[in-house]
Amino acid sequence: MTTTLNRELSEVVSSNRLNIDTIIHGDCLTILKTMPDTCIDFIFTSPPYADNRKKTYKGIPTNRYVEWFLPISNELRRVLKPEGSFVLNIKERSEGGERQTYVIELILAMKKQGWLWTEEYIWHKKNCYPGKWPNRFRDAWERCLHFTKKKKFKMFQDTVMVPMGDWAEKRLARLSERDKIRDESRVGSGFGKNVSNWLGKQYVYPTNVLHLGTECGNRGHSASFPVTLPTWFIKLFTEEDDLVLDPFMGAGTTALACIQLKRHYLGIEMMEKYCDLAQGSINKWNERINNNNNIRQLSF
Amino acid sequence: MTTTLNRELSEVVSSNRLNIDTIIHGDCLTILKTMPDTCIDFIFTSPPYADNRKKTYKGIPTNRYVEWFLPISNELRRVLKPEGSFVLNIKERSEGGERQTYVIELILAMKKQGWLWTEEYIWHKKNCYPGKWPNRFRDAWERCLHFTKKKKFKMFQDTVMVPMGDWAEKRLARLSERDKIRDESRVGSGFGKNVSNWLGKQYVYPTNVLHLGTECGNRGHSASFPVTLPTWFIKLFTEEDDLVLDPFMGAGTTALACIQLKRHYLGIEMMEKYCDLAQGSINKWNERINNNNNIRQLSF
DNA sequence: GTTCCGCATGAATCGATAG
DNA sequence: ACTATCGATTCATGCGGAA
Repeated sequence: MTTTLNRELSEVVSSNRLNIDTIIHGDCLTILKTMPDTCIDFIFTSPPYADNRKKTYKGIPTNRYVEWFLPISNELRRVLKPEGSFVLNIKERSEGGERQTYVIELILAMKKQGWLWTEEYIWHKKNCYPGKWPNRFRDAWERCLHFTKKKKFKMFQDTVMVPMGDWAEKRLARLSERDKIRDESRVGSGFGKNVSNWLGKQYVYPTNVLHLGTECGNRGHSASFPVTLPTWFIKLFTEEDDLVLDPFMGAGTTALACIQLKRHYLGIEMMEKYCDLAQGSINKWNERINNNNNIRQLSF
Repeated sequence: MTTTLNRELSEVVSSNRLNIDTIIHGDCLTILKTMPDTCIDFIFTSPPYADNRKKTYKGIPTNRYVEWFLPISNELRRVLKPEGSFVLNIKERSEGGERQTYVIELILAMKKQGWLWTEEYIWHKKNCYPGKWPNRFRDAWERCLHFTKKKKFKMFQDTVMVPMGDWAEKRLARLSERDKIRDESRVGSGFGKNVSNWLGKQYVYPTNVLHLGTECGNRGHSASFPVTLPTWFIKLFTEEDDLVLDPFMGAGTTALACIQLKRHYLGIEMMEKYCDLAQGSINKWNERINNNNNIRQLSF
């Protein structure tokens, strides 16, 4: 491991009150209750969505979702450091032709619980499923609800800056339909010149709308979100060696993001199948890193 | 006028119970109460957002917003036809470091009132207000809440289809930061080729995320949303000659969209200043249309 | 007739200052 | 202590004037 333990974290770990860089198999609420107060720097998770279909292995019924989640969010608030953040990736499905309301009810309930609802980021899924229904289009976005314990919290905005203006989009915006056609015939000259002007421009701060594709590579598992999603928030809300918690770890995507960013992780997952899957991904990644290191050593 | 009156609408209008293709100066709730039942095909509006700052000429305080809006939405439901839709464009500001909750409270309250919350579209504002703060990024999106009276409602999805794959976005999504820089050196070849691919592409259904810039700048008036926003929804939820209502007409953007799409409109606006502004825009547009017709007649 | 550059203008938000 | 006001910050866009 290239990550290190800061003194604070080191004490908690050595006293055996906290596992880190592992995936714990078990019930989220039970495990959370064994953890010490204010030891987590950042929480990112995508909990199971509400689902009334009985067949689903562990769908929580819509009308009981809030009461199911509140004890968990209460524990999350307890284990989170005062300056920490909690990002909840969630999106209500539609049922009987209407959007379900349990997510917005949850926001109100968590505020009563003491959380601050600081912001709602939009994850725009660029390459989402095609599909069409008589009363709606494809659902191409999910909520990333940002909760904190205090008004002031850790945030490192410089780490997620983006190139100024979306150069291709910007160019397109100015071109009329006719101009687009005209430009086709004189590629190479005028067009290229302009593109070079846009590059090398400053970086600017992003907005609260994230444009990320869904992960298309189905390597035997289906992660509910791409690794770039937790990556963005982890860069934004933590520093190296910080400890990130995902209480519904699933396929281990949050853990992978942590490893890549040199953050410590702690995952909780109830299904053993997913624990194994996540650990497999992690091992695979670590192997690749080691191989790369070896190659680098050989080539010098 | 190129629009016509269908029999149903014609009866209501001739009996003097309903004005159409006008902007009525007055209080929204008062005017609504004079209108007959089920005469409107579609409602699009962007009401004044909640604002606790006293100086603002008529901001509705956050904690009283829901009770202020409910009587209005009740009338809106009454005047809307059974198969009609209501799209509410709104976004809560942040206050005291948190997002306000009155919008999500309004959704829950309107459901109790009998509305169906069918969908939440996202308007992604490409050019959002600038600024930098320690705890958040620029707010680049607004809600377009879709309410209906019944599960089945009028929707014409084919009218808003878009060219398959925005090639620029798609391309950007795939490019890593390094690839973007590399692309600089091979502009001219691949770039123009893609432009030509755009043409003749198949059309596909859009998603529930709309990418539109705000119309800012020196046009003499400032509309809070671009004409393309109501245009999109009017095409989606109405046919020609249908009647569209905007109970908070403002600068008249919804009316302009209607005229361009050959729909009838009915606007309500409390501030005389805005009534004049809206009527001015409408007259200007109609003049331009007439001029164009003249030119066309001359050139043939 | 083009293209380029400068500039005003936003449904913003926070922190400091003043009452 | 609590509330109202003001200045600083920031960036995509469209317009007008200049080359």
